[in-house]
Amino acid sequence: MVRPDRRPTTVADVARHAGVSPGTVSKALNGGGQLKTETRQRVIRAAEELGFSPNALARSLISGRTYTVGILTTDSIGRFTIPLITGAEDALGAGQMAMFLCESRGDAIREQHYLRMLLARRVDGLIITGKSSNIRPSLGHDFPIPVVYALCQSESADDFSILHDDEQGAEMAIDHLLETGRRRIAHVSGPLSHLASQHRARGASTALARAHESMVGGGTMHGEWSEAWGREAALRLVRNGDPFDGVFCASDEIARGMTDGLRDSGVAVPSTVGVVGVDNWLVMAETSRPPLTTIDLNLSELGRRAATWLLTAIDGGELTAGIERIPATLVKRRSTEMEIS
Amino acid sequence: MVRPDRRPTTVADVARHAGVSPGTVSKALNGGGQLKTETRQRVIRAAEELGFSPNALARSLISGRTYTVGILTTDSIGRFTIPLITGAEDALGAGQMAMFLCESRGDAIREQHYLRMLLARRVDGLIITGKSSNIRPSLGHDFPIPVVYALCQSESADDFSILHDDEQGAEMAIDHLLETGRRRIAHVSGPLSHLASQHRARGASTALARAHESMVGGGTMHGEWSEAWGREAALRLVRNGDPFDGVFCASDEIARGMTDGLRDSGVAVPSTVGVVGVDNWLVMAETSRPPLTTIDLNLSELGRRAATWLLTAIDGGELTAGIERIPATLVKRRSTEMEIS
DNA sequence: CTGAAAGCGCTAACAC
DNA sequence: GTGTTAGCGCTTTCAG
Repeated sequence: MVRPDRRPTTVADVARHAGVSPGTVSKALNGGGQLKTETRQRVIRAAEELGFSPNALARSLISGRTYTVGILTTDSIGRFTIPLITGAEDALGAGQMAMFLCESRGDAIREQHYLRMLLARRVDGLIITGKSSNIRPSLGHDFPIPVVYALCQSESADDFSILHDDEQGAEMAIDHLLETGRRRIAHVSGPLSHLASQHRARGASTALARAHESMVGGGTMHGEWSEAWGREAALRLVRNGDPFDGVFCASDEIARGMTDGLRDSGVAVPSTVGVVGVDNWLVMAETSRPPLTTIDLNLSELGRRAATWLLTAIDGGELTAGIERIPATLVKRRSTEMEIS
Repeated sequence: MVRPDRRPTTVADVARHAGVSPGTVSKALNGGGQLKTETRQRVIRAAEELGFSPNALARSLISGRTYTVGILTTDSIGRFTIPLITGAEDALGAGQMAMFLCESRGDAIREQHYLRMLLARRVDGLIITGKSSNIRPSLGHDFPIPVVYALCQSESADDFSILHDDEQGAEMAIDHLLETGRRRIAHVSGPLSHLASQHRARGASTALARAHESMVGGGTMHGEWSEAWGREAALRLVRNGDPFDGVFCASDEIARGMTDGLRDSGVAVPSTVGVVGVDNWLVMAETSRPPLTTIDLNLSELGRRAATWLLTAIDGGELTAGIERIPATLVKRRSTEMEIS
């Protein structure tokens, strides 16, 4: 692939080709100033003929704005960050903004490196994202550009974090199980150390208490975020002998394991036991037998909102310090369907 | 969050603070020119004290290089694009390059929009990626910057495409089944219309022919890339009555469905039938019962190579037109384990 | 060894 | 209406 390095056309080239001055080209192409329509047209045509594409760097140097934001992911890009990024891109693309993607993979050195790089490139703002399992250190209140923490909360209450709503989602899950007639409900979750587990357990308890019920087994069953744990939990519940007719699993993986485990033990879902998951992760939720009713954390909406807030901050708006939570929604599938009586 | 918009420090600020001229600052900080060590130190200290971060835009305007590449995904960011992006970032990060991420989502208009934007921002090069199921249109031989097509092949033989190796991977899968003593092997795949299906079928046939065997069922069984199809295929194979002892599934989803389906029919995996998948998608492969032996397409290596090639091209190297294929590797797990005889 | 000046590509203020 | 000029922040000659 031979590439003769003809450098890109500049305003000067266009000016010459149209027989005007560079200043006029700028005005014509940006709709500024008072130009004869004929001139404007001529310049525009010249620009098209030469395939002119204005150098964004030069523009930014003047305007002080790059129309670019950085997205820095604390850990790797994964199942949770993707919808977030996609949602953010949605909102940013509408504002003609570009997106630098940086993956620090949990490495503080790399994170510092990326932050320096992004600042050197004069991004207009920053979205920090990553694992939601823990609170992350703040970049500091005096960081030179607006920062939105999305999905992973900043330790500083002065920052603006935008998060999913585990607690409300969990309440929703339990309420749905109750509405479909279940009374004896268990909660199978991930590691106790994860914030998400704690919040989901709290939400579940709240909703159960409101209905004057308590958790089967006396409390949340903690384990891994895995199908294997879901299967094991199913076994334990069955073996334990305590009657139960509903299980709220804190992830779709656990829920899928749960339905498999229950089926293996001869327990019918949804007729005998209703199962709800979390994530609305399609490969799990739709493929599970039966397909899973699940809590969708609306992460792409979260990304969209994060970007939208960042844009307002960039435009001089103020970010109210604290936490905004995006409500979760319930997606109904077969695993909680009520019997047709 | 109040943000007094003090503009970033410039070389002029540093110069003043160090009592030298801007030119000297530049030399001191970039190791250029002949400077008294004392002066250099003084400038460096001044820069640190002021938290100076050189404006990359201004630099790029001069050098004509932005140390930035664009990654344009044809469809959405998904399971396949992530390792690719991560791999590319690996290679790019080492070269201090940043990455614009653009998701055109199969929309030609959006793609054009992004291309214009990336060119306006003067990226040094471009990686085009997306669904591997089809060949995509070329950006043209006269595109102003180097382009590498990764994962999705360009229709033009003049372009440089870097792809995974479906055919070699499939051969590897069949060879492994043969090595573990299977002779009557079936191949269950995705839609016939997908390039990947075609290539995998071809590789499977080649390897079988080499061993003087032919496919059980007389040919590839085409369906969806889904667990449901894997289960159904299992049923069909069992019902059909033709004896078989190995199944090469063209994806881990299909393979997982297959193991579930076989188990449901009372067929033991791996003792009676060996199963191989493709993708090494951990949530499928490791969670399957038994865990799946699978073909890893090494997509992060693909991303790394794509970026590496792009970097050489940016540095003036030539990209040999055509296709480079990254070899697949076999990951052994329980689903093909040989009996301990 | 260091400073002054020009210029990267563009826009905005001010002339004409 | 349009041209000229200065300057965004930096590097790079070229003087001194």
